[in-house]
Amino acid sequence: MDNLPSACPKTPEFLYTMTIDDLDARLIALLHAEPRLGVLECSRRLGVARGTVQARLDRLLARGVITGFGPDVSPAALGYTVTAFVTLEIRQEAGHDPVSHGLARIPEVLEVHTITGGSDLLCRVVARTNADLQRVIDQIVDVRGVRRTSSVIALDTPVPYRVLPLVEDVPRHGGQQYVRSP
Amino acid sequence: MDNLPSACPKTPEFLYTMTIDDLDARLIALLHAEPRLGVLECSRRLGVARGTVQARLDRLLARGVITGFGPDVSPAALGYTVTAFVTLEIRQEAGHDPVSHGLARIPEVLEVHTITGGSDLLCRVVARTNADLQRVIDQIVDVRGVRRTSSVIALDTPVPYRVLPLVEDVPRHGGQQYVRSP
DNA sequence: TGAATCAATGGACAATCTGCCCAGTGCCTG
DNA sequence: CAGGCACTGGGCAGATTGTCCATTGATTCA
Repeated sequence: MDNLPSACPKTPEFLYTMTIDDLDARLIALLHAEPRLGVLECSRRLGVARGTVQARLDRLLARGVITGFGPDVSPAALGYTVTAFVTLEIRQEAGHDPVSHGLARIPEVLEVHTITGGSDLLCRVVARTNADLQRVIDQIVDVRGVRRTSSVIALDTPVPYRVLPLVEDVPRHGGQQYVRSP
Repeated sequence: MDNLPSACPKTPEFLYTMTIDDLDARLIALLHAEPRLGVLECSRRLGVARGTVQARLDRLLARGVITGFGPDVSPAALGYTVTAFVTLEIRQEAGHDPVSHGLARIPEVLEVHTITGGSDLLCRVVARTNADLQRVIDQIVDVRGVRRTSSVIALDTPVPYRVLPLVEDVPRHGGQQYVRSP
């Protein structure tokens, strides 16, 4: 538990809440690899009882560790092959909210964060081509409260979004090893 | 199909490849809302035959529009409540590859892009606290080939990652309306 | 025009899985 | 030492899956 914040209580209750088990991690990894697997098949692969898998899944869902089960859609497969990160400067008087709300109305805006540093908002957008990106950026600039934007285009994505390494890392640091009952 | 690149053939074959149908979109939206739904239940909700749903799903998977079915894990629920975007400047001599490879070995690095503009790489990282973020950034700096980094912290995420609006937008622009056979 | 192709329907089948129940067992805690 | 908890292993009815089939429109093409 070397990377747990020092403020953390480190009681069993806390570990229960904030970390996952070796078995949890293996379950997530398994579902990640073969997502349409049923509970029964999972239990076979993991070598535990079906009820255990069911309970673990329920708990992971209840705790919000697993928030859902896709489907994961690839914008690129829909023709949106250009990804860009656009940072926005906004007129602070109005506040972030109306701006985010306006951005949310643009389908090509996939994600919006408020950020520290020189700019106010960072968003991830996709477009069909570079020319199409211009159209999207124009829409962003048109959002009321946006003062100026600055974009960088993602040329390549050597590491696509992933959580698995994190998941597999947690049990080693904060969690317990799962030991099968006799 | 107003936002299709002008270079696109716009033949039926092209539309088949690069766009989706109204029914496809509704299917994705439905699965998105209730991911553990079975094929049969989907067919009931959408008012089509089971085989149709099955075929559509197979096709969406084969075409890569749907790349998988989660599980979606929330780093925050695992205690990784801090998200940051780190831009890297690298020593160009070595190239991007060794650096991305090194970054990929850090579990807290969730995503890496090569980008245009003043920097070379943009990555999304998570950490347990701001202090823990320092630890992660230190690991990043230690990657061979990294010259310097610059980070912004995501304070809030008014629009979390989403694809649904895009999916629902495609049929209106590039696709056909699905018309149920008698 | 006629043949071929393709997507969708609606129905059927056995095999499987799900949700739910139960009793028993080991472990930890108060 | 009792109680709570997680896990096991089993059993049950009902639903779902994967996989067939023949049929019907719509579209393509020679």
